[in-house]
Amino acid sequence: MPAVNALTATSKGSATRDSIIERAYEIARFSGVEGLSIGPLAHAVGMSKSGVFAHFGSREDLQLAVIESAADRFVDAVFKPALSRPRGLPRLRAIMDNWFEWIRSNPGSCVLMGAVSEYDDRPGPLRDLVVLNEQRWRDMLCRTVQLAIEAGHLRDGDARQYVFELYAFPLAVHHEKGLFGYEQARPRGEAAVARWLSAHSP
Amino acid sequence: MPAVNALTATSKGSATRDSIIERAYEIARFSGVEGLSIGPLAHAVGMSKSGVFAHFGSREDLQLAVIESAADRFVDAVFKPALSRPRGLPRLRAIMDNWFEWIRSNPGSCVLMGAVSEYDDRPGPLRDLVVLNEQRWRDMLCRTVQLAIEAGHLRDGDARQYVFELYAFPLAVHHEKGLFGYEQARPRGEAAVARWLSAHSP
Amino acid sequence: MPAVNALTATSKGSATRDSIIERAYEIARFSGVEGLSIGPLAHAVGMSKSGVFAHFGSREDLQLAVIESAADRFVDAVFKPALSRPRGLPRLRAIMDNWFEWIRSNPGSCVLMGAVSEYDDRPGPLRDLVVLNEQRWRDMLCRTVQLAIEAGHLRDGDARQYVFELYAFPLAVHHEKGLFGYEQARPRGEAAVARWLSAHSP
Amino acid sequence: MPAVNALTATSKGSATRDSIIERAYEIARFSGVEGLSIGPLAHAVGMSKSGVFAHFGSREDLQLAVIESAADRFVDAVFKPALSRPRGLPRLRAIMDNWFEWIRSNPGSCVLMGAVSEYDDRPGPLRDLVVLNEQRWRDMLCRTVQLAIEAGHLRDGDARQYVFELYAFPLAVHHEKGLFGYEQARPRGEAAVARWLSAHSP
DNA sequence: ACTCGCGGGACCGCCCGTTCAT
DNA sequence: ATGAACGGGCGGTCCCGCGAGT
Repeated sequence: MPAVNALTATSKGSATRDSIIERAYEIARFSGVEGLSIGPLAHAVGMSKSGVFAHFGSREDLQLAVIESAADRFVDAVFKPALSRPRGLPRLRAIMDNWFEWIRSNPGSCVLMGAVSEYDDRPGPLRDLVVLNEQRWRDMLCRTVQLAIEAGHLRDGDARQYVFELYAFPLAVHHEKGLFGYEQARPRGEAAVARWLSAHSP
Repeated sequence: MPAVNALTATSKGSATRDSIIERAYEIARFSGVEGLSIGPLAHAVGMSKSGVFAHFGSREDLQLAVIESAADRFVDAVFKPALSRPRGLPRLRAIMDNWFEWIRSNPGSCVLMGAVSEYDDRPGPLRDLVVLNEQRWRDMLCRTVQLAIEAGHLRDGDARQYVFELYAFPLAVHHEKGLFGYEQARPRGEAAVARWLSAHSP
Repeated sequence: MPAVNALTATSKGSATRDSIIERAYEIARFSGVEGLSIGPLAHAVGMSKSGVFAHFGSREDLQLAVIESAADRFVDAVFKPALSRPRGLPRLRAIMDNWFEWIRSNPGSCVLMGAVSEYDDRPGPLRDLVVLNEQRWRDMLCRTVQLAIEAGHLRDGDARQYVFELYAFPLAVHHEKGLFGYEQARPRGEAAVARWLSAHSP
Repeated sequence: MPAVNALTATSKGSATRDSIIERAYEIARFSGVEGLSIGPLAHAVGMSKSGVFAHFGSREDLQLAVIESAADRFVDAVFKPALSRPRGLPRLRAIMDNWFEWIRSNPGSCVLMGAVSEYDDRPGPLRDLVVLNEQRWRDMLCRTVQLAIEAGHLRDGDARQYVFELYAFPLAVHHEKGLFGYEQARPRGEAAVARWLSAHSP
C-alpha cells in the first residue's frame, strides 16, 4: 500500500542514514559535535567510510543532521510530554523536571549545550543552526512562563528575564555533572528551581 | 639590581615562553584549549614549530600551562580586587560584578568554562586540572558567601546551594553571550544576581 | 575464467600493494628494514604517502610484510629449486650454491640477514618474525643434512652443529661482500663449503 | 710536570669527551651506530645537547669516534692478550677464545660487526673507517695464521682462505647470539673452531 | 676553553575529509 | 555502498647553529 508507505516508510537508504545519525549522536555526546570523525563513525556502524560519507555530502552536513536530531529528541523528551499537563505552573514544573531528567538520561553530556560552547565563536551553518534552536527553545519556554503568569501562578514580571534565570539552573546542573557527577548536581538544580518558584509565587 | 632580578627576572627563554602562553591563551579563547595546535601557534608568535615545542615537552603540557595561566588571570581579575571590599555583601557583589566584567573582557569565550565542556568526559591530566580549579574557585565563593551569612548580610542557609545558584548566572551569561551577544546577556545576569540577593536578604 | 581468477586473482588494490612491497623490498636491501620510511617509498612508487599508508595500517605492518616477502623469495630461490635434486649431498650442494647465488642476485644486502642485525636487540613483532623465519630455515637445513647423513653422503654427527658450520659460510660471504665485493667473497665461500664437505665425507 | 701531563693527562674537556664516547659506545651496542642520537645521549651523560655536540662537530664525527673506540677495545681485548702466548696454534687459539669471550662480554651486540651491516651499502667516511678496521683485523689474523703454518702447527694452505673460514665462526656465533642467546651459540662456535683446527692439523 | 639555552628547518608516522570509478 | 587514492595537516624528533655565561 503506497499510501501507507508514503506516511510511515523510510526507504532503505534513509533507514541506514538514521542509524548513522543515531550512532553519531551517541558519539557526539562524548566527543562533541566537533569530535565527530567519519572514519571511526563508519567503523562504529559497520560501514565503509565512503558509504557513510555518501549519505551526507560533507562532514558538516552530518554534523547539522546530528544537531537537528538532538533538537528533535530534546523537544520530544522535555517539551512535548509537558503539554499534557495543565497550563501554568504544572506544565512549567514538568518541563524543568523533564529537563533535569534529560540531562541524566544522556550519558556524556548534552549535545545541544555542548554545541553552544563549540560554535559560539565559529560562524557558519552549524552556529546558525545552534542559534536557531536556542531561539526556538527560549520562545517555547517564554510562552510557557507567560501562560503561568496569565494563569496567576507566577508573579507578574519580565518573562524573558524569568526564562533567563530558569535556564541558568539546568545549565549549572549540566556544568557540575561533568565535573562532580550527576548525583551531586541534580538536587542542587531541583532545589534551585523550587526555591525560585516559591520566591516568585504571587 | 641583581637581587630583584633574581626574584622577578625571567630569563630570555622564560620570557618567550610566557609570550607563547599569552598568545596561546588568546587562541584558546576562540578555539578552545583542544583547538590549540602547535603549528598555527608557532606561526602566530613568529617562531618555528620546534622552537615553540621545545618550551613544552608536549602539546598537553602546553594546554596545561594555558589552563593554569587562565586560572591565574581569573583569580587576579575576579577575586583579588574584591578582597579590598568589606566582607559580606559588598565583597560578594564585587565578585559577581568582576565576574561579569571578566566575561566581557575576554573576547571569544572564557577558557575555563570552555575547558569544562571540553574535558568533562575526557579523563586525564587536563581534566584533573580543570576539576581542581573548579573546586578551588567554588571553595573561595563558598567562604565569601559564608562570611556574608555570618555578617548578617544574607539569610541563613546552605552556603553550597547559594554558590550553586549564584554560579548559575555568570554561566548563563557566558552561554548567552556566545549566541546573542554580551550586551543582551549582561543585564539579564546582573538583574538575576540583584533579584537573587534581594530575595535572600535577611 | 572466473574460477581461475578466484584462485589467482589479485584485485587492483592487492596488486598495488604487491608493487609497494616489491619496491619496499628493494629499498630495504640498501637501507635495511628499519630504514624504510613511508614518504620516500611513496615517492618511489609514484603514489601519495597516504595512498601507500592505507595499504598497511602502520609502518610496522609494512615492515612485517617486507620481511615476509623476503622470506618467501628466499625459500623460492634457495630451497625449492633444490628439491628437484636427489636427497643427500646433491641437494645440499644445490642449496649452498643457490644460497651464494641468492647473495649475488640481491644487490645491496640480504634483507633477512640484515634484519637479524637490526632486531636482535629490539623486542617486538618484527623481531618475533625474524626469529621465526630463522628457526624455520634452520629446520629445513637440518632436515636436509639429516637426509645426507642417512644417505651415507655425510659422516655421522650432530646435524645441528653441521648446520651451524655450513650456515657460517654464506654469512661470511654476505659479510665480506658488503666490504670487499662479491667477486672476492664468493670463491672463498664456495671453497669453504667444498673443503668442509670433503672433510666430512664418510 | 708538563712532561708527565703530556703523556698521561687528558684535559678536562678531553675527559668528558671520553666519558661521552664511553656512554655512546654502550648505547651503540644496543641501537647500532646509526641509532645514536644526540639528545638521548646527552641525557644519558647528564649534559645538554649542545654540550655534547660541541665535542664533535657533527653526529658523524661522534659515530666515527665510537667506531674507533670500539676498534681499540676490540684489539685490546682480543688480540693483545694473545701476544703473550707462543706463536702458532696457542696464540691462534687464544685469539679465537678471546673473540668468543668478547662477544659474550658485550651485551647487546658487537658494535663493529653491527657497523658492517649498517654501512656496507652506505658510502662515506663511516664506511671507509669500517672497511679499514676490517682490513687491519684480517691482516692481523692472517699474520697469525701464517705464523702457525710456518711453525708447523697448521697444514700448509691459503692463509687468507683460512682466515675467511675462521672468521665465519665468530660471525655465526654473533648472529645466533642475537636470536637464540649466547649460551646456545658459544658451544657451537667453540666446537666449530676445534673441529676446524683438528681437520687442519698437519 | 668549555658548556649551555635557545631556536630553526627538515622530516617522520599517522589521521582526516574528500573524490572517483566501480 | 565500496575500495583506492589523494592532499593537507598534525604532534613529535632529529641534527645542528648562534650567542652568551663561566
